[in-house]
Amino acid sequence: MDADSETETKRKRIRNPAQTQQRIIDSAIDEFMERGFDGARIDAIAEQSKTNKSLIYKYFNSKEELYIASLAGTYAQLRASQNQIDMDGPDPVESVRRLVQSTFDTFAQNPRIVRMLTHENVQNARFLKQALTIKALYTPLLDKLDRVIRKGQEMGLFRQSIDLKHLYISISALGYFYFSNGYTLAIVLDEDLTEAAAIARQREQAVEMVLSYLRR
Amino acid sequence: MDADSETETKRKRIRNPAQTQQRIIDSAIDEFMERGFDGARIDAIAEQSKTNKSLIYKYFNSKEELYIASLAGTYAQLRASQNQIDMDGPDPVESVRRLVQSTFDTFAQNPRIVRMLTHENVQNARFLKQALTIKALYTPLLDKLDRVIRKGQEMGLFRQSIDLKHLYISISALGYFYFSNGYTLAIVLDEDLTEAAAIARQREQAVEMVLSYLRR
Amino acid sequence: MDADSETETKRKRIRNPAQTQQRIIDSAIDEFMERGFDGARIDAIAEQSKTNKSLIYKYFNSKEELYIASLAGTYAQLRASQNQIDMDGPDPVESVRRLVQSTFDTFAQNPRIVRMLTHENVQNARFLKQALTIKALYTPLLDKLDRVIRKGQEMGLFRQSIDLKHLYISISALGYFYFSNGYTLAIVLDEDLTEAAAIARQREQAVEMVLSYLRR
Amino acid sequence: MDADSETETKRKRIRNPAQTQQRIIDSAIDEFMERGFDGARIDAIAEQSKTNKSLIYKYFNSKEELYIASLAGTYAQLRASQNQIDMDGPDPVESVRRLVQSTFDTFAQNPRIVRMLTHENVQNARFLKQALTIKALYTPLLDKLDRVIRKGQEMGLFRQSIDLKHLYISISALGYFYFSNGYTLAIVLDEDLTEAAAIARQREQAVEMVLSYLRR
DNA sequence: CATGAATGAGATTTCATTCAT
DNA sequence: CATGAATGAAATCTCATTCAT
Repeated sequence: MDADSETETKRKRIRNPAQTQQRIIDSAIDEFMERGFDGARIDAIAEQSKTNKSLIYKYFNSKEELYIASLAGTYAQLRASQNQIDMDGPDPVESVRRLVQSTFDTFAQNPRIVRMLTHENVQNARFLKQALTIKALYTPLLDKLDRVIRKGQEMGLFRQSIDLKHLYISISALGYFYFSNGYTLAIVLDEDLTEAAAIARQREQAVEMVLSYLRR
Repeated sequence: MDADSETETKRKRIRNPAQTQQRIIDSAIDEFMERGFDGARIDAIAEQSKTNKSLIYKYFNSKEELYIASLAGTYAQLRASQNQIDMDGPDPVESVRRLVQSTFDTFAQNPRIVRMLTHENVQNARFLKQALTIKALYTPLLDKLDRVIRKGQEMGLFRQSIDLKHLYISISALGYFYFSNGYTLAIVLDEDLTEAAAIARQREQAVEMVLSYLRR
Repeated sequence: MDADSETETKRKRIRNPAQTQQRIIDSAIDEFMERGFDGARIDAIAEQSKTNKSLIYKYFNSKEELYIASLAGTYAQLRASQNQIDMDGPDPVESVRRLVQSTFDTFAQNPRIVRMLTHENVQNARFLKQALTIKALYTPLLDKLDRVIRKGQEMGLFRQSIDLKHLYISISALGYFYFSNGYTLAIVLDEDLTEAAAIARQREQAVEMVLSYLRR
Repeated sequence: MDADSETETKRKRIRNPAQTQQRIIDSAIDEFMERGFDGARIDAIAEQSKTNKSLIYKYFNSKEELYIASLAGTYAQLRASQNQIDMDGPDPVESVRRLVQSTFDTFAQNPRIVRMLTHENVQNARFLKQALTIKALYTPLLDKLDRVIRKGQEMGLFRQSIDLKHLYISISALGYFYFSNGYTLAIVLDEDLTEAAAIARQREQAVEMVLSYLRR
């Protein structure tokens, strides 16, 4: 890279508030995800985002608000990921398979989401409580699940008396836990769980578990 | 009050190092569980344990060592809980049912364990790595699981090709996640997940899911 | 809205440096009066004056210079107020009465002056020292006082051996203190000192006190 | 001073919480008096009191509470000073003379009091409002004044219709203002007001002014 | 054994001031 | 002429850790 283009790069990065704010948010998500609210350092966020503490405070007022903004950003990613799941095919079994796989993949591919949610839960949703507008997030998935289960039941493929919410929880659990607790699991099981093959195995098992449970 | 009786009053409350240390550990677990390593305050632990900071440092040298001791304490509880699981009955199906229920109950009844493990994982097992002696903990359960699955397979009750470690993960997931992520789940699902009935539903679903997966 | 009309809208509000500077000074006096030099915020002045910090710095260079300009503005108001006092009537008693009343009224009607002077004094005239040109301000009043006292003495109405400067101080004190220390006085005396009647009483007492002192 | 006594001095200063707190308060009064709440620096207080910031916060929680404690300390000095005034002699004129002198002397000898009160007033009693228990302070003086004026009136020495509270204000004004506004007065009058002779002149004038006002 | 006092390093937050357009 | 973005120095406040008794 020559001097000119470097200068230009800098010029582009500078004096663009929207972009600057985004850079801050991105760095903040990284830092909060990695260390949690208490462990995160504003200094580190300033440095990583190539800004400075004052600017962060100008835009976000406090560490807490910055955290909440980061959380919201994380949820936006989650929602985007879930909205892509297509379950309107003719075969309910196939649709559920896809749903379980997609849910699993979401957690597999977005460690930020897993970690931020974990931090939030382990702190008793200290901040989520304040930002309840985020609430409507998961539900699209729940609705999709509702439709496909009903369809499967009508077609005589799935068992009756399925508790939708608990099913939703279990589907999430089978993916989320694998990634959220990977460290202790790896130690206890003495196995590298980050290998593609291991991940694929867990994914397939989750699918089969859910489907064999549903099938009548 | 004269000097003597004052001394005696004091003597009653103190001068029992083992007990004092236990009080410190207990308070520390509470504090670390609630706020994580970074959020925990030595001051709070000193106050809750009715001791003082200097004493804590005398016994545990640093916040880090105190945390590790707390973690070990937590694991001791987990191990005790898991050792109670009796799976040596004649019926593999019944045994697996018990195993899943017991695992679930362990998490249901020991929020400290769930939270400490969560903290540890979300911090990349920062401290567990240092205390690898804790490692052997989970395995008894894994061995038990191994035996019962083999038996079920020999009896033609369970499917072939079961990945034991992943099965173990899934069984844990179905219980752990329900409690570790209760806060966000409750918000997203708009449902009180702490009610006994809801807990029982999740427990039963977990059992059925595992069993229907295993059955050939 | 097209580009032209937007430009015009803007043009209406801005592009008048003198007026803009005055707006800044006015806001600055308000802010400094209310919070003192250290407590005042450039941000607040920018906002209240509907300008921005850069502009303030362009016109005034530093917080300090802006403060000094504000102080000068305040003194201008004080001088204007004192210049109106007419004491050239034939009756010295009546003239003194007027002088005391006018001095009192100046403080009553210009809380900004009282507060700015107070701030300045409580800071050891930190800024006034740098702006000594303001010095000549008070003296007209002192000269007026000199003339009328002399006249009263010549007419045998006033006592001999009057220290002019101390008389001036006392006349000022009887008015100034009432307003400068109104808050603690109100608390200590448990009385609302801002009522018109209370102010009138203090004013009359001041007049009588000075006159009875002067009378031989 | 030899090495030994120095060591001893240090030892005395250390590990004595009450004394340490007093040292902090003393330094705080100095700093707040000199620079006001906003201008004062905790660092400076820590340094002057030979302690450190953490300790200050341990004892006083916040800059604000430290300020309030300092204010209370100042008022304690004021009260002590006023309580010494003896006005129960037989001659009301002499008693009033003493009262005016004592009031004047209090301000002359306690610049801390004058400055702290001034700071407080110029900030709209921002902190005094929170610490209203300090209220009862001035009143002893007011009661004393009440008694002696009544006596003078009964003896036919003083005029009727005296507003006690306003008289109290004026007496205070004649002393307080001289010291609170010394800086600007000195500049305007071009006179050194800190000389003993000047102070004495102002004091005598105050006495005479009050007495000539009171005399019928 | 036990305790309260003291400390220094570092965290969050604020604010006057400058830069770029 | 006017503006919003950006910055660095310094302020308040916190907290793990050590000292003295």
